[in-house]
Amino acid sequence: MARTLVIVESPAKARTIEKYLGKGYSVESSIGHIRDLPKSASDIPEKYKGQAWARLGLDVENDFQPLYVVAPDKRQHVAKLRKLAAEADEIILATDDDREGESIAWHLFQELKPKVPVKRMVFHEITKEAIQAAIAHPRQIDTNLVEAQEARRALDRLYGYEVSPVLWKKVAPKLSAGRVQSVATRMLVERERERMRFVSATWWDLLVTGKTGEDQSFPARLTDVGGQRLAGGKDFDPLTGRLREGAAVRLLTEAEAQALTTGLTGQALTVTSAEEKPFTQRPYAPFITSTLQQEGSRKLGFAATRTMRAAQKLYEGGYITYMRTDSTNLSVEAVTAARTQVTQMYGPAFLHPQPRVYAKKAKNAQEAHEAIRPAGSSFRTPDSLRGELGGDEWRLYDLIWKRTVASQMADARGRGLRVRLGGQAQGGETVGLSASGRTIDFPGFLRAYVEGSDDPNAALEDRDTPLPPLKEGERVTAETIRPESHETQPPARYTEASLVQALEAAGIGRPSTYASILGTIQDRGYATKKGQALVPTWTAFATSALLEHHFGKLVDYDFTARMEEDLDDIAGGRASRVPYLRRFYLGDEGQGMALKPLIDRQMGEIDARGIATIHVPRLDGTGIEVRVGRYGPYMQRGEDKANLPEGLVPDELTAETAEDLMSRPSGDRLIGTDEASGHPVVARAGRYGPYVTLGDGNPPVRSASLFPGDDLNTLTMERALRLLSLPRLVGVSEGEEVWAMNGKYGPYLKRGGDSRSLNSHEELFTVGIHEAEALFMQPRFRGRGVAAAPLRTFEIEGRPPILLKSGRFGPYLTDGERNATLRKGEGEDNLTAERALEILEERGKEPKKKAGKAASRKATAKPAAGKAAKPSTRSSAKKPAAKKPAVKKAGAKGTVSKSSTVKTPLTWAELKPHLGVLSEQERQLVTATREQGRKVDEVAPGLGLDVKKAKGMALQASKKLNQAARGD
DNA sequence: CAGTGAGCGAGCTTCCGCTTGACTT
Repeated sequence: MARTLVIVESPAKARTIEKYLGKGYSVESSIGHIRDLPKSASDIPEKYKGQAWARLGLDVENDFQPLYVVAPDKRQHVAKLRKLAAEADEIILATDDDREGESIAWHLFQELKPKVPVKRMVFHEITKEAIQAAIAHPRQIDTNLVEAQEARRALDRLYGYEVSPVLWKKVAPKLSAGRVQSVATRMLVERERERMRFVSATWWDLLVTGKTGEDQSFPARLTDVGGQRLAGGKDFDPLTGRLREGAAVRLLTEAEAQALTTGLTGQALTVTSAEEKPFTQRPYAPFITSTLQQEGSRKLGFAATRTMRAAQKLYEGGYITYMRTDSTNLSVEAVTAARTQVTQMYGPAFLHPQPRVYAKKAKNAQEAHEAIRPAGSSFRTPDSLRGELGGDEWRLYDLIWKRTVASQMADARGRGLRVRLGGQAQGGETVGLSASGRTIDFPGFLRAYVEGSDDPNAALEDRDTPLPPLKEGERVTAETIRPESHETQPPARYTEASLVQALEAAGIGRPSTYASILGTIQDRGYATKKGQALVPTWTAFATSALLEHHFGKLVDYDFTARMEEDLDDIAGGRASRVPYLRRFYLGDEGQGMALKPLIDRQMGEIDARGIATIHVPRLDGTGIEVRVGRYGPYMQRGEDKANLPEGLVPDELTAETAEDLMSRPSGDRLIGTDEASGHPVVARAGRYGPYVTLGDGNPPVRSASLFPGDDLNTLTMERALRLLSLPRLVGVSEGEEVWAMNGKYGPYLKRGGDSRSLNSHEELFTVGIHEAEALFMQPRFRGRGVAAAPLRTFEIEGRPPILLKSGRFGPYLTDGERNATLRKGEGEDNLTAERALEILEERGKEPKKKAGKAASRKATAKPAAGKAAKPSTRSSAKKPAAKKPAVKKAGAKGTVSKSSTVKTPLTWAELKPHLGVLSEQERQLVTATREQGRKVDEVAPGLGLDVKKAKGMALQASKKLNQAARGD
């Protein structure tokens, strides 16, 4: 019997379709994309590793040829598909009918290399009829559509992997930029900027309770005084808090409001007009991914991921249709099912006369699926599933069911009543009031579904605000009056739901990515959640500013929209991928984005310090600047600095809070006053961790790091003074003083130029001179606490043992010859000797000992740029004594040469007088880095130097300078 | 943003879209 292999994207879909197809067909899934550009170095095949473009996964010099790899976690599955393909007589690629789906089909074809006929089929709803119709009308893979997808993929890779490194250099490491996330971040930042500029205003009005002759009460609001309209919220300029220019309105003060309250109470009012207007309201379209997330958030309080997790479960269980869609379309069977259910549950009066069609396309919609609705040709009611579904899932199903059913229900009908009243206060001032009401005569679809509310019936009552049947000319009494003050509100922050809505409206992002976009911008530290609101961080401000100023086109709100137009041209065969990418990446005679040349240019031009400085309008005139530093955001005014506390959101930073923070910098905690010296003792969080100081000047009289286990917030005075008593003179040995000190690398003893580590911090206080002498008798680096002690040792016959050590960059393996850093997941605990050997063989590298290269790397990797010259001089000075790793066999410990004649690095003050030995360029480089604390990368272009060359020069220069200063 | 010793391995970070499990909290 002939065997046909059908491949769809999702396993749940495969199960359903298999049922419809019957014998002769087996249905499998690709589980999404099966191949992609390599994500990082570990995914790049060995043979391409040396290529300059391998990092991008696109050969940018050769028509942007993509390098596709099957991700490690997909290999097994692809192998399985390959095997099934080999056994089949025919293959049908039935992935989604959109750009990505077409691409998946093409990748399957490429990767499975089938030797049997291959067809492509598409369908938009999973019903027996639709599937059978689709299978009867197969087509071929649309290579233009595949090209469009490849162009999209390449553009996103180039944008992300070329622009992110600019941020690493200019803002902070590990940040990211991308077509979607950068615009999303910018939206948050721009909204927050509006809030930061916002000036609030106050206005008053009166809430009047009117009473008719029949003793019916109703609320009315004061709208006019003396023939002039009262000012309301929209009459104020959000930038100044003042009334908009030319607004012919009356601003009521509190005193006036009080006076009117007294003057109006008990007065008679006349109805001057009463207008009744009928209205109708249509139901909302069935759910698509974005609206489901919005309503999940508004009605159920679910974050986007929670909604999607529940939806996924419902889909897998066969309760709903596919949950990642941008189409509001319902299949015929769905419309029929919904209409049947409306009649059954609400009666025929509630059914819309004709089936409703929701055809309005979202921007850039691909419409490969149906709307999200209950599955099947007759919907199961929420009540019938109560015992079957878990909490989140049931509530979401209920929502989906209501929305779907409501979409086929009748319009809601009602009347709106608007009444105007006039009168006179006792003081003689004429006043105008207005009252409005709303009566729902026929709820229609509102019976099932009210947007934003969890309970349609309760919400219906809320919406019904009837007024007594007031007639023109009727007299009523102003029974009670309450003056009310109002404040204008800044524009609200985005929530997850409203950001998704905004992105979707701009055509940015896809149903499958909305939830993850929110995750990305939070993971990268661009936004935090405060309740429901998404608040951009200071880093987001710096990043957005950089992108806006230097890569403006990339963060245009319609960048994606334009891209989509271009991709449509490619998909339609009117344009091609290669020229498109060339214009974007390389530029074409001044045409196009020309990203690469732009980055090369901007790298030299972007002023990292300027970008890190964030304009806060409310601090204008205070002289205080906000800046994002390597260690978080801080404020600066001249020499004074203060950290910005973590919870402080940007729009809450007023001049007042800023001054307050500046007056007690860095969240310092005053512990008390040292009676002996009279100086204050302050606990601080510093660049190198928590510490205490004696005196609050700069520099303080003395300072000391806290020990591990000490807590900044609970440190007592007694403990602080004890810490500050360090360093401690232990005694005298061999004619030299022995000091117990707490250093960068932990506690140690110092005797002249010699030192030994101590095992614990507390020993700093307890170690005696005899113990100290014993320690100095021993060679260095003995005993525990020494970095060189391996965490584990793997003995393997016939070769040197492999050691697992803990290094600055995490755990790594070494056998003395080669080293290999462990990756995430290669746990230290479950590592076997065999696996250790494998890793070492696979990626072990001989440690680089070529001084020049190693030194220059080190120099640039140092966080403090101003000190960049120090390590380089150190390592070059050490060069003669450098040990060849091969000599250092395991077990040969303790033979460390004592001739390590490392000189203490000279200070800048000591070096400065010798600047004369340098050339002009060298001098400029060295002063810029050491005196102004700038980075070589920044300075180089200004001096007309290539960055690499400048780094080399800086090294040589500081070497020369040290030599000169030491007089050798 | 403080300040002290010498000594241990380089390598990676990052995009958007398509899809589930396999993990842990």
